[in-house]
Amino acid sequence: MNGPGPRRNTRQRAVVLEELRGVNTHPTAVELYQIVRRRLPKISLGTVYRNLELLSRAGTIRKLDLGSGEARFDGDTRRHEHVRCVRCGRVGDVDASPEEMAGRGALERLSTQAGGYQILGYRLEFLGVCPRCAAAETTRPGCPPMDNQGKVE
Amino acid sequence: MNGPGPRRNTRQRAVVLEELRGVNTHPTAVELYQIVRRRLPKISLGTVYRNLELLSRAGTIRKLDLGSGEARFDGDTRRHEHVRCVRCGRVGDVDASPEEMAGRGALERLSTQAGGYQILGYRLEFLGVCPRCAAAETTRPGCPPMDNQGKVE
DNA sequence: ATAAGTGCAAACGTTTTGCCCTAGC
DNA sequence: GCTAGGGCAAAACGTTTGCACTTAT
Repeated sequence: MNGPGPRRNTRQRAVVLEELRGVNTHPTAVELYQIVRRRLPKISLGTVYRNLELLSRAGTIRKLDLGSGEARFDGDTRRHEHVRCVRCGRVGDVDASPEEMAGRGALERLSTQAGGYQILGYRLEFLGVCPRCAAAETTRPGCPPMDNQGKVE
Repeated sequence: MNGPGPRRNTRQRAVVLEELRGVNTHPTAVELYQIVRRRLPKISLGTVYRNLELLSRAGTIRKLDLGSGEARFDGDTRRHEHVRCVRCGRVGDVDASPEEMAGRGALERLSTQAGGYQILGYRLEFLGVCPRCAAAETTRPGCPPMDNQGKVE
């Protein structure tokens, strides 16, 4: 998450961000590249990747790289969860906090607010620092701590 | 997930499964390949991939492919969650049910039982079928429903 | 005897990288 | 003018696949 961020404002980065914010489809890098190319025909895919990386490290956008091959990107950094279609890979938004999803019957309740998605299950993974890396870390301090209410990346 | 499963018993598949069950490190396909090769020097990486796919489709093992590049595999199919080290990618086990992780302070409580991992956050994604695919689905029925207590893959 | 499964290598899709050039500061 | 960032193409990465051969059934 929050890294150093870009040092110059380029047209390419501005357009990448604008277009990502302009869609609600959580596009992949390639999909966004095709959209952006309509305005900047000479932009390269590499530049799209570089800027998506830069923007998500700066916390301006969110990278959704939960399995299933390619990463998808979200211009909305407010806290919300996602549903991924197991057939086509399309990603939608869900307004469920982990608090809400606790307990039996939560999955059923969720379906009503998942934009028509039929919910089958979920994937959960915690993120942390293993003991070995933590030990190595104490040697050279100054790594950025958590600042986004429990959600990483 | 539970798919058809393999039709013949091969030495390669038996060794892949034995070795996966013999470690507690949630290896990647390549890591497991290197382990298995000690017993079957002629086995190919492709075969390891094919068998891991086959075994996880049969429900015999678990595939942990939540983002971060390569998939990792778990020979223990009992329900438990995982912690991924954000520095080195190593994966550990957590005994938390989603019920336990609900509510504030859960992350802090978790750290004590995550095998020494310092917990920073989590990643959550729901899986489902989008309206469009559901519509296409009604045409040709017979897709396997959920059967593993809310967890998919 | 049949065909599921193997070994090998080539191909795949996504992402990263090196290089030289462009343009923001 | 300095150098972060872009364009392009090549490489890297994890994974899948085509094909001829092997082997469990």
